[in-house]
Amino acid sequence: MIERGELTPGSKLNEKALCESFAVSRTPMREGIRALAAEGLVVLTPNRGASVAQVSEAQILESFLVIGALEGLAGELAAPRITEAQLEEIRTHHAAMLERRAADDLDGYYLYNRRIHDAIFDIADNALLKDMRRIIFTRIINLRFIARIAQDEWETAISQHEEMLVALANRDGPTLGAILRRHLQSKQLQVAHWLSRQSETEA
Amino acid sequence: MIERGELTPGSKLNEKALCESFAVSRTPMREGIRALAAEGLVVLTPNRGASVAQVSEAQILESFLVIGALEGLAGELAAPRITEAQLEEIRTHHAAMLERRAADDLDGYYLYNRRIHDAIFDIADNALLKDMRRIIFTRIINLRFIARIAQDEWETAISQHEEMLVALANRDGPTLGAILRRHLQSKQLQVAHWLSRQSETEA
DNA sequence: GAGCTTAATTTTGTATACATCTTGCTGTAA
DNA sequence: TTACAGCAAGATGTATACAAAATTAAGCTC
Repeated sequence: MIERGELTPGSKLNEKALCESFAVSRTPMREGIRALAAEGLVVLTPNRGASVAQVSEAQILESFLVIGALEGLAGELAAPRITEAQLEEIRTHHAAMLERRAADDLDGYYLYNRRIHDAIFDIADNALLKDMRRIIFTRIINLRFIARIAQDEWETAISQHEEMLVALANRDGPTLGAILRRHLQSKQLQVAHWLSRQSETEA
Repeated sequence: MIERGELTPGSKLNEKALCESFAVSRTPMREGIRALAAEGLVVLTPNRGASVAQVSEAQILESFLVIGALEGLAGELAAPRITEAQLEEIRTHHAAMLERRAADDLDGYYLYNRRIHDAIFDIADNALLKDMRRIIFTRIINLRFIARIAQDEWETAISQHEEMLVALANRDGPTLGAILRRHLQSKQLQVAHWLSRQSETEA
């Protein structure tokens, strides 16, 4: 519900209401809420229950830096390990992504973009690394709306993806790591621009 | 209790027994256990309760890589931001660490070592980054026993720390990041050696 | 005596009841 | 009309009771 935006950031979670809508009693509901709190999706205040976590602008920008470090490591680990078949799969995703881009299909573009990055993490074969990435993505899940990026930023993203393919084909871990860190850094800048435009519009 | 080793990895958590020792009822105890599960300290099996998470050798080595990436980022962020006072504080910790080393005070050595790294994360000023590090440290907390490192490995660690001080003084983020990644990589190797020695002894 | 089946006990999962705390409303007084 | 106090309603925190699943033990058969 939080991911779908049915519960907006900052809003309080009423246990009884949630229990009714899920048809469970308060005990398992509370356990679930505590689990979400541990993941950082909701915050608990003593004697005042749970509310959906607020993600500040600063936190969003912070998370891009951390994801960048994680993606960089994933790239370093993946490059020397990738098989021809896996490389071919990523190339297929990349082609599909470009196609979706040409068709102005933003959701499709992001789907394949996501698959490429997922594949790199899978190949890196480090469960903890994947887990850390998942936790961060869960926390800033409300950020899906950041999807709207400007025209010139597309070009940057795509050219970086092509550099990634070259580094992967060369099994060049350090270079791929560096590209991914740069890739995420430029994504961070895009989001920063987007956020500042947002706050201007609001003001 | 898990951190203190009172509950060994793999052992099951008996709710009733824990409730009695903590003098609370099962409801809050279960919520607490769920919170630990979300942090990865215990694992839950449906209808079979919770047991202390087993940390495999592979997981330990994985975590060093991830911590390396995080420390590297912390260094990159901290170097351009550090003040003279903070730099002086780290130098003091470094001196104290060397002193503890000379006195063969292992616990003291690790205390100041930890403080140096903590300081870098504090200066980096990225809450998520600190949080991710904390989560990983919690998961492999049982690893404190890895403290016993060999003589020649001390020298490597200390010389790397001195390189770190130079990079910090130069406000050179990329270099500090690289040193920290290398630092954690050599720590990983140390632990890998230690673990293989352990399994030899057991066999 | 060993292995399988079944019953009993323990243990986990869920629901409900009670206690405590917060909060919002109402009434009174200035 | 506004501010404060007291009360009531609701929500959270905790304890206990009940149901379902798993483990253990006993009994039976081979």
